[in-house]
Amino acid sequence: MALEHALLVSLRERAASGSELTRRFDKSFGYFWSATHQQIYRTLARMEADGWLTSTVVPQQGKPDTKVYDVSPVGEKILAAWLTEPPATTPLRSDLAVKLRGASFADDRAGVLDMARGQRAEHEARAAAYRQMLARQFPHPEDLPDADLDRYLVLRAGVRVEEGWIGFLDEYLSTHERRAAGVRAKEA
Amino acid sequence: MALEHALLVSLRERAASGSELTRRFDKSFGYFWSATHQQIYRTLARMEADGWLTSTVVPQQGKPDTKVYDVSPVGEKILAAWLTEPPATTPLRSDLAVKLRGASFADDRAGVLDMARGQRAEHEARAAAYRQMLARQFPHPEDLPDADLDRYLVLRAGVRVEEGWIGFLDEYLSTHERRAAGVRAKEA
DNA sequence: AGCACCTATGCAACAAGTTGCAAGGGGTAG
DNA sequence: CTACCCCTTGCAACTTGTTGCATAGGTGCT
Repeated sequence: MALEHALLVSLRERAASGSELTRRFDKSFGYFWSATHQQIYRTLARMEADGWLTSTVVPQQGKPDTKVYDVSPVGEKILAAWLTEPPATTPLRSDLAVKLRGASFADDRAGVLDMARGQRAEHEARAAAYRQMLARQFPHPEDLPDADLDRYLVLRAGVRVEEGWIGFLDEYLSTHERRAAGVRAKEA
Repeated sequence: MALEHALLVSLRERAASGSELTRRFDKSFGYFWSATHQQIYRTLARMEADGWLTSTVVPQQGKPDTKVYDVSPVGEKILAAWLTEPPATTPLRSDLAVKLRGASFADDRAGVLDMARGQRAEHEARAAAYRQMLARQFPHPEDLPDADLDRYLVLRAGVRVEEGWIGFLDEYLSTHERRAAGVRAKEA
């Protein structure tokens, strides 16, 4: 629903080509709005047709020509208005939450716990990646210009979300591990 | 991608009609996997065609007949296997995160902060709803059967996710409010 | 010169999710 | 008896997101 606006934000930060935007959405921007190159190209075309963006073909050294997009005055207005509108409630869909809720229907509870450990490791890795980005991109966060402060704070949100998952998985795993230990003790 | 499996989990918990499943996905189950009635009906039809589910038409008092679905042995196997498979990485898409990252492009920073306060209130309300559900459905969580323990723990994940958002929004708002106060002090 | 690979862009088909609408049964009020 | 509302199910079209594939330019190697 908001890919257009995510593209507007990214392009306002810095004009870019479809290819460059695809890379951005695979990395930093992609941590809170992901999109495939095909979706990005199709949406850019529609936004240009609607007058939200302008584009310029730029020859490159040793590479094909590239199409650099920028936000038009119309697009600036549309983005400014969108930024203060309350967002629609984003429906949540989590495979992991569904799996853990249904874990008692697995053949093997241990297999589910192993899967949960693997997921915990992935969330840990993601949190570590965010922290590394924070340290690298914002070594001195006390005195940032407004736009950088926003990027900094939103990146910290990423860390919080990962920490939330890690805390949950820790609780889930330790509760089940304690249960399993209690069952084994009772069987002694 | 996993609506089929979410339906399998919900139906293994208790057989239900499409209408009843729609209500479940609007409420408790919907907190981590949401779906519209149309998607649910279409997916149920496909799952029955594929042999994952069985259904029985049940007359009702004062209401039209209803179609009660249950999981077939084939469906049970498919679910059991899915539960231990590592989930695909769920792409994240957050309107709110995009808005806050792009806040410096708004006409009015105060408008964005107001929107953020509204979002904070919504997350607070959602966390409170989860807590109330926890208190009501699991007054004594120390000695739950396995399946109920899973439902209890996953519900607590919901609380953690909301608390993560609240913590982030608190930081975002207080940081910008301090900045605004600092600017006003400097103008004095 | 030709081939393989990389880069940048984009078409087409399909899947997932949503919206709008509709059909038919049951019950109630006028 | 009729009209309206509720309930349950489901069709169709559209939007969003994904996958697979393709085109064309540029470079390097054989």
